[in-house]
Amino acid sequence: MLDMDLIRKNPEEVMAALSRRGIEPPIGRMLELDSERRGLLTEAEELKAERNRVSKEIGQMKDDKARQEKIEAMRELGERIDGLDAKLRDVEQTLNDLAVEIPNLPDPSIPDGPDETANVVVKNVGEPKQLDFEGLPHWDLGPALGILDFERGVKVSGSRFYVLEGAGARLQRALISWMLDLHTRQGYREMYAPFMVRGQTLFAAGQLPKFQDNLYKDHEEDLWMVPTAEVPLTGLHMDEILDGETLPLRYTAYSPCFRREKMSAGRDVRGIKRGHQFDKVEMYVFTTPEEASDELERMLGHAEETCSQLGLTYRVLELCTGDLGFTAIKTYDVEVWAPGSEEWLEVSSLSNCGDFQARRANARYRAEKGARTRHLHTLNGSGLALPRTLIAVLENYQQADGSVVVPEVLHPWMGGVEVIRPEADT
RNA sequence: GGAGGGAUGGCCGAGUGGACGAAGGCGGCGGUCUUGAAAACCGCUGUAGGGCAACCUACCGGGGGUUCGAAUCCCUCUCCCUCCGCCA
Repeated sequence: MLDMDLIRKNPEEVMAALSRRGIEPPIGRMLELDSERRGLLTEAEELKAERNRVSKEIGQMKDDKARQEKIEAMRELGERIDGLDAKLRDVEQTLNDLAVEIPNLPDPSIPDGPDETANVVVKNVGEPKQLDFEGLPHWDLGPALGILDFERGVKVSGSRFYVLEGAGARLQRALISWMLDLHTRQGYREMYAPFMVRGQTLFAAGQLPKFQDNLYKDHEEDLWMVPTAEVPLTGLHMDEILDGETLPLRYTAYSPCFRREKMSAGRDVRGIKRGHQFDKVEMYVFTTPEEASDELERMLGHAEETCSQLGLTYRVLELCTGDLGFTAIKTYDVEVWAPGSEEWLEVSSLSNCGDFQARRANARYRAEKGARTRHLHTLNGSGLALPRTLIAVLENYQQADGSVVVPEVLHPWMGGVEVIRPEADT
């Protein structure tokens, strides 16, 4: 949610910033509504002040006749107030409906562009691996190793579902544990948060109302499956005023993620790159406006470290205005190279959301005693998405004999399995 | 799922129609006293919106209603607690 005060004071600036996203928000209409709102508010409040004043008098009046007259007058006044309040609610609702649909303002520093083709590669680490044998894509490699079963996934749950088994399931679990431990060492607090949340929490994270179509929901209760751990983590400090001393708050959490993927029907249907359910380890930070920008760079470093410790070739992209997410002011994507399917896989997306989510969450802080409250700034980043990391590990570490070597950092969780072979049934 | 009891400021807790934005206590901040600290005493100590100054308005779990006037009465929802049932 944008700051209405900012829109009021710098409408042209806001329009210009949003036009970089290729959208033309109804700022003019919002200014009208805002002005109308304030007019109604002032009027209603003046009448309420009078009613409060006279009502006090009524309570102390002895003369019954004069008293009845006042009561009658106040009854009429009350009706006028009711009318104004109703109009006010209506205007506020209309204004709010427009406001919640407007995305965050892109950071001035990020590149302009219509879509993902205009994203800028800002860093390359390592060379895309050339296998000196005929490498397999993971959708062939996994089933051949007996660790990935598409048919049974589909039988059980339908398209875009799969089953990991044996060393495959264990490898994913190893990755999760290792990542959580790594982020803990990097200064994040490990959290285990609900995988189902209320609508209010999704609103705070910027998922509702706009992205309702991508979410799974219980059919009779206000409970939704999370599309990312970012959602419950954003909700942690809803309606709180944090002490500035405690900042930054850095959290890491594992969660499954549930997405309908209606928008990408028919895309990436092969393999485990895009499913309705996938696992992810998330990093999340609540901090001050002053620190947010640096914090994004730090978080990027932490995601990069995850890739490099796994020995993966990766590159960092800075998203252009046209590819920027709804809540973000600036986003980096981290992509790893998968030599079997021969493509770059987005394993992490790291965003600075400014105060956009914090406004929706009513999450504030006070820098010091007596200071005014300010909205927190929030950042989120994957560290990393599991299926794609799994793809990269399998495809990068595959050997000519069809086996897969387990990256050394994962050994502590693999129960002695250092090479995954077709016959190895762990 | 059944029965009952609750939700008040950072915390505890009083308050059943007007004098209540809310007693009292704790905590916190400032001051007096003290070499310093403690104790004692005095004062201050919620959030938001509008004017941006005095001031006004709203908020006692959320929403709606009754009333000239609601923390207080009514309806409804949510959450918490106790007992019973069921259950990984």
